[in-house]
Amino acid sequence: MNRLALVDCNNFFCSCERVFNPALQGKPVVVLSNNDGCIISRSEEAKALGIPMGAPLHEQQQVIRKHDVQVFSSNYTLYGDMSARVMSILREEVPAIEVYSIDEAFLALPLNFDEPMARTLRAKVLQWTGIPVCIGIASTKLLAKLANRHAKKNKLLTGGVFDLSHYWDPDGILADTPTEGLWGVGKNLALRLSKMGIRSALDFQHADPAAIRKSMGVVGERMLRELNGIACLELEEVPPDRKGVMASRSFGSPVESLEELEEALANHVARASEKIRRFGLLATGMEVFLQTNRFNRNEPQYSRGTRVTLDRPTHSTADLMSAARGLLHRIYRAGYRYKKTGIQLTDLVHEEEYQPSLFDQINPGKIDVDKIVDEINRRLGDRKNPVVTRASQGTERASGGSKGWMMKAERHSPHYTTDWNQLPEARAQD
DNA sequence: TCTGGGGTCCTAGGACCC
DNA sequence: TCTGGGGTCCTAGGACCC
Repeated sequence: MNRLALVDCNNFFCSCERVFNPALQGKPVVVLSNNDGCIISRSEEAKALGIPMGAPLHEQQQVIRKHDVQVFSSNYTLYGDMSARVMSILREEVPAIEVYSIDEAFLALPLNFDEPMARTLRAKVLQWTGIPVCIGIASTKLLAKLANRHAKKNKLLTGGVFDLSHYWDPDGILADTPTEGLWGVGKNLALRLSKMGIRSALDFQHADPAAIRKSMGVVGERMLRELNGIACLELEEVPPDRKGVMASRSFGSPVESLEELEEALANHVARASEKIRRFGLLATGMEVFLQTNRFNRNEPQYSRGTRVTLDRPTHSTADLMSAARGLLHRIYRAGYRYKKTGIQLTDLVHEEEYQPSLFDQINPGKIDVDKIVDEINRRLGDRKNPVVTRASQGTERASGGSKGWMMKAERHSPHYTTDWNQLPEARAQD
């Protein structure tokens, strides 16, 4: 039987901070998101204080002061470096590894790899890097995730290692796992499943494939098979090519003028284009978007993004900047207080694989901004009906390291619009 | 009261993940 | 007053064409 392991670092960002500051051992520690807005990593001590994943920092100030919680801004350079060290140790122990995220990896296991060997591996990672990990072993990725969850939830009992494929009562474990604890099932799908009477992983495992197919599509059917030990998700040793690169930021305080938005956007373009150059990629398309503060229900809400195809692939900051500015001008509406803006570079191609056209060979250099503006006008200016009419369902959005810590509040706002022809004044009246 | 059908492209949205 | 950023995949529906 094929066997896989999922190795997952515990409270990764907090653990990294501890490696470089041993005085933090035993103390509650949290690490913050990009703008120091939310708590995205918590040590066991911080969890025990009841600090939830993804909580806004300002909501936790009392607990933090009272219990002297150590608070850190995130340091992705440090975490990336620690991650590479952990991954290189894992890579030496098994024939194949898929680095799934900064703190997780799937391992293809040799036939003789047993639980004691997993414990040795765990100890080795801890000793060499200072990072504690949990290891789950099973026959498919989905089950390995589940085994890992069990190892982590019952750390005292399991010692952080759990082999589901050799456990005497796998059904018992599945019965104890709510559907929402499954990889790929969030709040919304869990609700849908519970309406079908499916509440545990065991229920799901025995569900009718046709019914699952109908309510969850191919994704659900794939999960069903994985739960039954039929591998549908391959180990991806080589990460697939990126589809797009995004750069976006929230403003500390809302921004109203086009000039200020332009300034922020220039920053994003610089970051995004630098990133694709580092990967040796060229962008063939781009999307610019802006949003008002989705948490503020009392103000008119406006959110719009639009996309353009460039007349030839490029990674030049200057070229991308002029196109981005064109798009921003197109979607900008005066009278709103903007909270976030960003850019996405899309349809990426490898630099060395790109064959410049004869025209480009004769006329190397800048892309034709006039042509881009033409393109924007063709897409947007001449559209007969740019008004978005489809009703939104107003569902909650699950996002972030822990499920459902952010709400898609803008959909609930009476002032929400994606219609870029409607003025805020007109909106405020209804 | 009737008022084609099928295909493609595109945008927006919805769901999930870390 | 403060409430992240970066991804993936799938699907619905309108525009447009033949």
